[in-house]
Amino acid sequence: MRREGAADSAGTLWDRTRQAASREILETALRLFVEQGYDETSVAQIAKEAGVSQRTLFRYFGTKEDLLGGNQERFGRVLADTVGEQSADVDVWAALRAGIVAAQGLHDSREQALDRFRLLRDTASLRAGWLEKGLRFQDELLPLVKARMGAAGRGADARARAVLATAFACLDTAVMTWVDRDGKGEVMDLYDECVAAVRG
Amino acid sequence: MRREGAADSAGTLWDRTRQAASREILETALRLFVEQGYDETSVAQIAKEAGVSQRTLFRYFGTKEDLLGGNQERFGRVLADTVGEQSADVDVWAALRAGIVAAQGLHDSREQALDRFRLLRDTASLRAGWLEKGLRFQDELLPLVKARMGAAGRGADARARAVLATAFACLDTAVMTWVDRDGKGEVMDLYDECVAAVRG
DNA sequence: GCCTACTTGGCAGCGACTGCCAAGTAGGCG
DNA sequence: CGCCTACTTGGCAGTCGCTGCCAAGTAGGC
Repeated sequence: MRREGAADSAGTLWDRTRQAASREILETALRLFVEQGYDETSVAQIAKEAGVSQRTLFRYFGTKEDLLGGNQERFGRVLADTVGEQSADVDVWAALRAGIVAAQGLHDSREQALDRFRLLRDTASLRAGWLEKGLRFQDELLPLVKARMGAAGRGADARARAVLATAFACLDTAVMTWVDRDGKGEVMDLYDECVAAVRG
Repeated sequence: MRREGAADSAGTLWDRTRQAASREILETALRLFVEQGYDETSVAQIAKEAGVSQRTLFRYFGTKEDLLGGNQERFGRVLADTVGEQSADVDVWAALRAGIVAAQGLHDSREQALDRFRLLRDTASLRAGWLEKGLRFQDELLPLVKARMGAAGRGADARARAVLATAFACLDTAVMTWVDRDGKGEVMDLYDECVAAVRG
């Protein structure tokens, strides 16, 4: 098996197997969720149809929610990195917008994104988890936003948090409206409209 | 037992017993949550210490989350009613603010509110549920807000939703900041500061 | 060819939650 | 007063998400 010199997919066989299994599970899960709904699909069924044991499935993805996961951590990382890279004279809102645009580019395809967000809209428990994940992103972004807002003083933290929470609220509203319109139009146009409605 | 003419507590014995049991459970739950944390407290323990069977507890409160519940439905009702009662020349933000003030008045005591919100802040799963509940309130308020914002047209829905989501985001931020400061100061002052930071 | 390290699957168990069934108790009736 | 009905309660078994543990299999480096 050589020291791995070729420009093959990835390092070891294990890695490749893992990756393949991971994709298989993810695809099976999304398909079943779309077909029968999130709550109506048990993890046992996904495991069986994906050809792995339930135990192994839970080793790959810690929770059922994660099975929907379009790599949320990458989303958070790209978002934070992009916001951080904006030059100092860009105002907070523009910086956050840039980050969202960058993160938005991570979706595999419009169709898949639509499927996922539709599920998100229609399943209360998923919606809750999604919002909670958003909170963690906000925590990561907080220092960046605070710095960019300059003004210090007693309420600086609250003000920065409020701006962040509002941006996320607008993003959520935009995405949900986009789903309501069956993916017609652009999410960022809706986002801009939402922000304008709030700050206008 | 007469036809119940006296200005006693409530109608039948059953009702009174139910109410007493309900309070007992709620108090026990809050106490245990504060003492050992939400995730570390099992429903079985609450049931045992409250002197009811687990089955009965679940008949009173459908989920473990509800055990923290400072009557969320009343919160939603008061909020919606108050917003609806505002005269037509009051703008959206002021109307929402008035609703929040009214709903805020429902807390039994500052101390209990602080306990509950502290739990909310420190427990991810609770936080998620709380946010999700907020979404349902937003759905109830949507028609009221849309009407008050006048402007019709294609994006009216999204804009109204955005305003609502922002107001809730500011409320959440204000409350969490209030908890961070151990209950010093007024939540509504923080709320105003948050809104100003966003709309300024 | 062998030893090591990693991966896998099965099993038992926990906690939240539900349906079902049997027993107890309040309430209205004669 | 006693009785019948309606509501409430508790227990039991079972589902589902999730975890720890242990035994077996397989890739990787020597």
